[in-house]
Amino acid sequence: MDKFDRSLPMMLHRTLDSIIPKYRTAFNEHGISEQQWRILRVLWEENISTTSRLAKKTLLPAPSMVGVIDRMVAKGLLKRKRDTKDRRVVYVSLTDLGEALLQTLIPKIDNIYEQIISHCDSNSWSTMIDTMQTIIDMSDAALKDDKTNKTNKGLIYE
Amino acid sequence: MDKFDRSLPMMLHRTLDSIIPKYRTAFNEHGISEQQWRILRVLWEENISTTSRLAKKTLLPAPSMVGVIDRMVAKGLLKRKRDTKDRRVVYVSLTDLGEALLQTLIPKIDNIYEQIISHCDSNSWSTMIDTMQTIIDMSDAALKDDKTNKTNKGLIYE
DNA sequence: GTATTTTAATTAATATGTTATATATTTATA
DNA sequence: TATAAATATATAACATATTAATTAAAATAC
Repeated sequence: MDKFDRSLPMMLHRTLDSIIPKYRTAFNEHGISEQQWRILRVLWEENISTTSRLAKKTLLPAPSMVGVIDRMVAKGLLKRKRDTKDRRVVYVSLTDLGEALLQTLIPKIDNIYEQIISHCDSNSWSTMIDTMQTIIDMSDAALKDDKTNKTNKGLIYE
Repeated sequence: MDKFDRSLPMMLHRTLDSIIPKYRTAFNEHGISEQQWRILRVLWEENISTTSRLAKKTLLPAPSMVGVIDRMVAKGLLKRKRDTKDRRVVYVSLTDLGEALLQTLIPKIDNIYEQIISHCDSNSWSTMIDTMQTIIDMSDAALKDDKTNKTNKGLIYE
């Protein structure tokens, strides 16, 4: 296997490609997408949320969010409600149907996850997750650095 | 951070989201997408390839491949040629322009990669990559199992 | 208090992903 | 050899991603 195949971006994509189909089977049985599941999953813990907060928690881009929520509202899984004080904000929450679907899916998703994690050494798994977190933190720091100290880039690269 | 945030799928997405923008900046400067870069990158090592082989190596879905290659051909980066013996096969290779763009991008991409890897402990990095490979291998094996032994599913789950 | 800037949600245009299907060609089988 | 099965590519319909821009409302600066 060459350098490109073992590169971090390709390994991340390949790992996702290997596990997502397991989940997708369960999602498709209930007529939802991975993106729609993420919204249900966040609303399990948030109970009620806003469009922008859902975008952050699900890692879905805000412009995609609009259509995804539209389709879930059309299917009767979600409801939207605009804030009366701050008229910019839109709240999103589960309908009874959405709640029922969520409860049906949770054990199935948990099973799939247990199946995946059971094939890995516990310490290796932790190291993998922690190393990913290190990369994320490092990127966040670099981004914040770029924003606060704009002379930085100019001084170093130009 | 809750269970969902630390789950493997979300950590994989989050890690990708944290590193892809670094690459994307370089890609955008040269008017290409991440997908288009992957094709250039594979053709660096393959020299000439086919549509289906490119789909496998780049991890891009075959139906997406058609459009991506179309646009790269339109920009003069790639050329297509149908096999004379097996008329189903279409070969794809770099034009001079594509080759030039590839050579321009390689050092930039290498720099970004070095910058990412330099912030991680070498052993942790290896463990992360190896653990991902374990997950991939496990999924591949399960998939092969499903295909060869079709009674499997029926016996266990029904 | 009015102008400016920021924020939340959305729209628009184009590219890509997902799933099913179609087309052409080749290989395998009866 | 005629038929069926498999293969490589492409098309179609819809969902989502990406980037830029828009709209409305709220917060801030002057």
